[in-house]
Amino acid sequence: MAVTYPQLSHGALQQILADQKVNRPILQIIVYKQMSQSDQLKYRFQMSDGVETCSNFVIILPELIQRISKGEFEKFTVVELKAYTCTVNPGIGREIIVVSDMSVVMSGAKIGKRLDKQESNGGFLSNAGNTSLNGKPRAEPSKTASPMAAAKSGVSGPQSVCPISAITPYFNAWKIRARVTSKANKRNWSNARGEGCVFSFDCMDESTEIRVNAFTKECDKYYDLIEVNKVYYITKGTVKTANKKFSNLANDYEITLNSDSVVELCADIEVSEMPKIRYRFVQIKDLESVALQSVVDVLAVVKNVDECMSITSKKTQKELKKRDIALVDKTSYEVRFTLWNEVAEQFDGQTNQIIAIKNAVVGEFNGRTLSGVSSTTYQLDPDIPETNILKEWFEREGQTLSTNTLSKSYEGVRDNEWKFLSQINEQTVNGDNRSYFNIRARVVQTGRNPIYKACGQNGCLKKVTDNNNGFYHCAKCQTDSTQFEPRLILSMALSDCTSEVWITLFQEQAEKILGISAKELHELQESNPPEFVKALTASEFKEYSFRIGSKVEQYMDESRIKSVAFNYTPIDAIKHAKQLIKNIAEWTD
DNA sequence: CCCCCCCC
Repeated sequence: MAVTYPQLSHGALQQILADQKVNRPILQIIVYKQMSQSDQLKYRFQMSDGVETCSNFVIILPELIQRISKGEFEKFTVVELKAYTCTVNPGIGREIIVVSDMSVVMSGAKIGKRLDKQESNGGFLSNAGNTSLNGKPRAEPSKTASPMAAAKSGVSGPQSVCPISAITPYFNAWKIRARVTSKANKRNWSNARGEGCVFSFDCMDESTEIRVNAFTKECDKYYDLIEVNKVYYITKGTVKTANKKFSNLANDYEITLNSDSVVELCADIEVSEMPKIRYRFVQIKDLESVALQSVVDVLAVVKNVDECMSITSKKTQKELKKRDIALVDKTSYEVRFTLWNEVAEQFDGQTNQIIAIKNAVVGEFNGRTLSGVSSTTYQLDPDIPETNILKEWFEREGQTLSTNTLSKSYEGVRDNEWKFLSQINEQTVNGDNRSYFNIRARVVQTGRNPIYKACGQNGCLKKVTDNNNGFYHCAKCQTDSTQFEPRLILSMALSDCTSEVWITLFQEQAEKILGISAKELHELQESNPPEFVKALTASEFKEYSFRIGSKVEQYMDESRIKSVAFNYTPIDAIKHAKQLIKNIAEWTD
């Protein structure tokens, strides 16, 4: 039986070399070879469009190089060029075509020969998308001129725009047009070499992505100009080998801006025309085996979103905000992802949403954890095919599967452990240690005097004493003021089928469970005592799930839990029941 | 030329 050969895009090479963009041309690989004059691995390909050949196709992208070494693009393979850029390399004075994405239409082994004009024009109907009705190649010059053509016509300056993937330390005359995908905060540094400030940003175009660093002078010059999502032309800079320890970008190089650099906002292109963020996902299960402090991308279901909490850094005594998020993916492995400060406060993801995280750092604390850093970005329900696949998996089976968590909390207690109240009473109380677990219980009693008067100055919040002369004294600030801030320390007795435990809720949690602000509650106490009692007891005899992350203390022969975060979200009833059954099994063993 | 990224 005769083989029906794929149809090549006749004439495409001529158009490409004339700077006319051809959409996804179909070409045949005639021969390729490794180029070894630099320390960067490159391949040069000779391609045919059935009419003529061109030997100036260059492959630099590591992903494609890996596929070459796997034998995907052997001699005579017909490929579709999905992304490429034609640029003039001043070094060799002729056009080179940098290929950043291509896929196989038919393998070289199956074709086994160079296709001539007739053979490659035979109405290859099984690939209808590439065949127009009159049998001519679908590929045609696109309506938008290429960046290069635009450059030549003076729209974006005198110099050609080249793909980021063409940037190497051996090619100085580059000009790129890239969209900024993340921007790190400005930071000061000082060491033996001197001192200064630095910031960096990550950007990308159709070909790949790259990190750009700006030190001291350039830091001050460009810090305000650079904004996430905007598109910039960048010309000149020092190209250095990227330290993979600090980024997960698909580039072996990074740019350091210098005094010759020119960075200009590109106003003549819609951001929507620029490529979206590309991820290189690692499965959660595999985080166990990646090096600590490495930078990874993860796609996962948001399984739980903790409250944003305030903590004090022991090192710097600085107050930090953090928020933990539990992530699970198709491996049924779970990992904790910690966001910091503004990002923690602003996180608005919901349980069961899909999250794509780029550039998270792998840490270790009783297992593996993920942490956000300044170049970390995330997208909720990202517009990529994997989102739906993961969502369907989670809805079909993922949500009912028990997970293996990589992030055990303190004392080796699983973050997602559920406890009966009697187990809390049995728990050994040990110093400063915090415990992490979940309980489900009914509020059976509310402490009747939850409001205290706090010093409202400079965020002090210490309890003030009433001088009984219209002034309140703060021992810490050494001041007397007519003003105070009402705040809450709310005690509640919780009950489940095994025991009863007292819990203390501070300000935010107390406001949340009562559904009223401390200030409003105080006003009610002053103006309408019956309504005050009603508001105070609003949560009595209702059932809640509490996520405990606190000390458990002994108090008058009872256990008392202090400072908890708690969930309003319905708990996972199946998981809860399973855990309780497990607990019972352990007891009866 | 930075490379810290925090807490239990």
